[in-house]
Amino acid sequence: MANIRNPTPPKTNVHKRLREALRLSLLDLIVTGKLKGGERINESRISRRLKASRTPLREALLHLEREGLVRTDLRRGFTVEPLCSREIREIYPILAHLECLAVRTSFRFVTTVLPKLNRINAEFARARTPGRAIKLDTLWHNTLMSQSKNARLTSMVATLRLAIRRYEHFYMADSKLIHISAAQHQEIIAAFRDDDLEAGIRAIEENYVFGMQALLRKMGEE
Amino acid sequence: MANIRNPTPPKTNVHKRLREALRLSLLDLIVTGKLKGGERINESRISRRLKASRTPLREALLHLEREGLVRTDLRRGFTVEPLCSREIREIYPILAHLECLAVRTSFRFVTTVLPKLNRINAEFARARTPGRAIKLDTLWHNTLMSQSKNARLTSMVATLRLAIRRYEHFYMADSKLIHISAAQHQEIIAAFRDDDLEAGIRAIEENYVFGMQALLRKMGEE
DNA sequence: CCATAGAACGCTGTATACAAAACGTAGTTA
DNA sequence: TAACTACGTTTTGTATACAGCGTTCTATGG
Repeated sequence: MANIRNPTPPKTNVHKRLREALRLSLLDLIVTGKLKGGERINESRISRRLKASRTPLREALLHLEREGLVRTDLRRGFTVEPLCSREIREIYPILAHLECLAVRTSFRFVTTVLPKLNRINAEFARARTPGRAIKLDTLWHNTLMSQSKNARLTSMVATLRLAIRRYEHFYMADSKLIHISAAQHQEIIAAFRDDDLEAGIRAIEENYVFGMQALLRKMGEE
Repeated sequence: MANIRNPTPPKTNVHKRLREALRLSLLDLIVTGKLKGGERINESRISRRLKASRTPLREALLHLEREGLVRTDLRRGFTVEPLCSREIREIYPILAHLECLAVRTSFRFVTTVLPKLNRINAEFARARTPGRAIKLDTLWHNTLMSQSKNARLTSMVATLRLAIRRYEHFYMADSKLIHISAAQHQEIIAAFRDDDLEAGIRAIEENYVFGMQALLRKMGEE
C-alpha cells in the first residue's frame, strides 16, 4: 500500500458516502429546529445549500423518511414531520419494551458496565445544555444495552431514539428533570448492582413512563 | 408508442411511485429466491430487466437495505443479505415482544376480531402452498394486532415480518408445522375468548418460540 | 504451469437533463 | 369581492451522463 516514491497517500478518500453525510446534516437541521415541523423541503435549494446534487440528497431524505423524521407525498415532495404528542405516546412504550428486552437478554453481562454507567450518569447530572444532556442520556442508555448481542435490536432502538431527539430538547431544557432522570438512572444501577433483574426492569420502565409523561405535560403547556 | 395524431389517450399513468413498484418487484425476487442470498445486484441489469432507470431502482434498494434484505458496501454496491440463522434468533424475540405489546395495549378490543381470526386460521390450516400459508399467517397476526392504534408499532412489526419471509418458506413447506401453528393460534384465540390476557400473551410467545426453534432446526439440517 | 503486471472494461456514486404535475398569478366573470 | 380560468413558473420523479474505483482478462516472465 505504501508507495516508496510517494510516501504520502496520493489522495485520501475524502468522504465515505455523500448521502450519509447529507443525512447527518439534514438530521442536524431538523433536530435543532432549523428545519421546522411541517416545513416543506425544497430539494434544489437544500442541495445547493449543502453543496451536493439532488440524487444523494434524495437518498438521504428517503432514509430519514424511514426513520420517521420526514414524509413524502406524491408529487409534493418532502416535508418535515410536525412535532406531535401522539408520536411520543407511540414511541416511548416501544422504546421502553425494546430496551428491557435487550437488558433481559444480556442480564449476566450488565454488571460489567456498571462503573461506566456511573461515570456517564455523573456527567449527565452536571450537563448544562439540553444538547449535551441528550447526548449523555443517549450514551447512558446505549451503554446499558451495549452487552446485548442483538444488533437488529440495538439498531432499532437507535432509530427510535433519533425520532424522539427533537422532543427530548423540551425535557432536557428543564434541569430539574435532568436531575430526576439521573436519580432514576441511579436506581437502575443499584438494582443491577444487587443483581435484581426484575427491579432493574421496573426501574427502566419507570424511567420511560416518567419521561413520557413529563414530555407530554411540557408539550401540552406551551 | 406515442401517437402524435392521437392526443386523447395519454399513456395512463399506471403506477404511483416507480420506486415503490420496483421495491415490490425486488422483494418478490428476493423472497422467492430468484435473487439468492449473497448474490450481487447489478443495478444496470436489474433496471433493464424491470424496465426502469437506475435512479428509482437505487431508491428502492436503499429502502430494502433499511428493511434488512439487502446491504451496500462502498463502491461495491448492493448484495442480497445471505440467509443466516443469527437473523432468526435476532428478529423472532423482537417480533414476539412487539406483538405482545400491541396486544396488551389493545386488549379490550381484541375480542372484536376473534371471529375473523377463526376464519383466517381455518383457511390457514388448509393452505396447500408455502406462499399461501405465509400470506394467511401474516394476515392472522396482522388481524390480531389490528386493534392497536400505535401505527409506529404495527409498521415496525410489518417490517420485521418482511425480513423473515424468506425463512418462513422453510417453515411453511412442512404441512405438519402449519397444523401445529394453527393449533397454537387456536389456543391464543381461546385465551382471549376467556378474557385471559396473560394466557393469551403466553400463547403468543410460545407460538413464536416454537416457530423460531423449528426454523432453526430446519436450517441446521439442510 | 503458476504468478503477476497492466490494460481494458464494467460498475458504482454522483451530477445533470428533461417531462409532467403542481403551484402561483393575473385577468375575467358574475 | 369571490370564484374561476388560462398561462407561466417551480418542483418533483425519472432518465441519462460521467468520473473514478474495482474487476477481469491477457500476456509476459519466472
